[in-house]
Amino acid sequence: MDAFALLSRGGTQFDKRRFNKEVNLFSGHKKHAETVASTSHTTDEFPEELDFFKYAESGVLGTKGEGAANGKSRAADSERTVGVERQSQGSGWEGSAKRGTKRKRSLEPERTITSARRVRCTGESVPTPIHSFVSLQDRYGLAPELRKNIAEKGYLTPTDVQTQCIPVLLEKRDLAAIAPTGSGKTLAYLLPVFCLLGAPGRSGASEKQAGARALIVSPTRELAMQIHNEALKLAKGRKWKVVVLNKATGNALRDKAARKKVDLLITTPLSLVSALDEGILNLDNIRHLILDEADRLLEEGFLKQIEAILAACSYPEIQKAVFSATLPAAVEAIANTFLRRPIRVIVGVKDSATDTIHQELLFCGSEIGKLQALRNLVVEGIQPPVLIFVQSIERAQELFHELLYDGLNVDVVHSERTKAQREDAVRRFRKGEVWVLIATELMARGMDFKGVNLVVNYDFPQTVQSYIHRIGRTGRAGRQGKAVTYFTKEDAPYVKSVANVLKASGQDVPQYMLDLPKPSKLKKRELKRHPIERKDIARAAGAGVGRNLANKKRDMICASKRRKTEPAGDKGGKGDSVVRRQVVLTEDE
DNA sequence: AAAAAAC
Repeated sequence: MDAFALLSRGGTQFDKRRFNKEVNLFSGHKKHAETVASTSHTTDEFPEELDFFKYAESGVLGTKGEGAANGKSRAADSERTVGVERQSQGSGWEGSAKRGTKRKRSLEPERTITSARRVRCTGESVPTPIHSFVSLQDRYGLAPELRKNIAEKGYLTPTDVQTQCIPVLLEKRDLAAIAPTGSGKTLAYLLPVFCLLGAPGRSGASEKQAGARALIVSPTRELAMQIHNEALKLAKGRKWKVVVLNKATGNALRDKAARKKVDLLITTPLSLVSALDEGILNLDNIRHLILDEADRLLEEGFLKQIEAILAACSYPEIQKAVFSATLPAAVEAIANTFLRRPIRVIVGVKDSATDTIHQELLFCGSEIGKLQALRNLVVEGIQPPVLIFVQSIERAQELFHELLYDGLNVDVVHSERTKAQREDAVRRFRKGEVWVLIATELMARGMDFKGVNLVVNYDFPQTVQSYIHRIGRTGRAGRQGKAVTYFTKEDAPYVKSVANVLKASGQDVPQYMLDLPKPSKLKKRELKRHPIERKDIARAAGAGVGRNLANKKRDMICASKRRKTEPAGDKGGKGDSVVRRQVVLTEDE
């Protein structure tokens, strides 16, 4: 991890002066906050409202009932704790307890442990890791421009995932890489891909050598664009043509000469499949295929398209690699159907959160409690930028309007907003013009907002994987970050698995959360997390609690700093001194 | 296990 600390991430370094003081919108009025949310403050005591016994099936959960009672009195029974950890292993999640008991992997041919045992590597003839970017020049003939561009980005030493993945890819091996959020996976595949691309495609080149030779697939447009940006920086000074496939570029590619010039193609699954269907391009010459956020891409909904893409990649010696911070066993099995003699690289503990993130689970009782909790957070002073995740598009919209009403500098991103709106929101969030960004799962993966101080899971994530990716928007590249996850009674059955993630990453977790029973499958189905009603957020606001506060806040908001109550949803910003001040210290994208 | 995302 020390290497991380030394790492400076290019022009996008987090500058503390950017938000040098807490945005204490309502300082001096904390008493209001205290009166409205008594339920939200205590996290380590068993909330009376959280009567999970009703979820428990009598026979099966008898012993856990006891454990829960202990949790109530906060008596941490060590035997019980061990039992809880053992149970968690069945879910494909490797808890810290498992580290001590990893032995029965005799099927795996080799195991090399590198980088102070953080990197575990399995597979046939694993290439030796690299320990500096300089060594790539001798070993693999890395082009001087690439080397220079890496240095210019401020990358001094390869990160853990890079030390192992770069040589593996450079030796044209297939790869399954699992490494924490913000650990440098993008460069781990971009650098070798560029290195292997060889000379930039020229129109004069032979049929075999021209056209897209590498393909990167990403689950969202935003991530594809981000990868594109990184690729451009890395390829600076060379004439490689890097293209994000979309309607406009797709049309341009109808021209055969234009098609021949493309070297690296970055795309979301659907746009590629539709381009294939239209016969705009073929993938016959793709020699390197990278699936970023692979577990997401191999989920139902994407899988069919990925299969079509794999089928269209007909180059016999094609190299394939999958990358993610999480790769459940079942999904890895799917990946292994198309990877050939893959090398598997795991950094850290599989499916665990980045350890630079301070995590907290906050019981909020109800929908109303969640809104109160969020308002308290604002009242107590938040350090932007803050990213808030909700479960659905509707809820994103609703929370957006609630916070607009509160006068917060807020924007929202989800798939039903236009491409332009999405891009604008992301860009302004990166610049610091938007302090609070509300988002659906769309923003959960891959997005690299380096300065994000706080992630709020306003709605409880649906899977442990989702949790890990969402909170992974903060605490990147060795920086500190904070994540708060709200939960209500309805979320109780799902809390335990997330609590285990906290525990595995060394966070303090109230014992009662670990003792919460997992509901039986039957009960789970019954509970089925009734889709949170659309109007809940609005109702919570209308219920009186919070609304008064909201009014007060609105009146008080930075009265001295803020001239307009112009919300971030509009073009906004002009003449706003607060905004101006932040723009000066923007990130470089 | 399930909503969101993907021209």
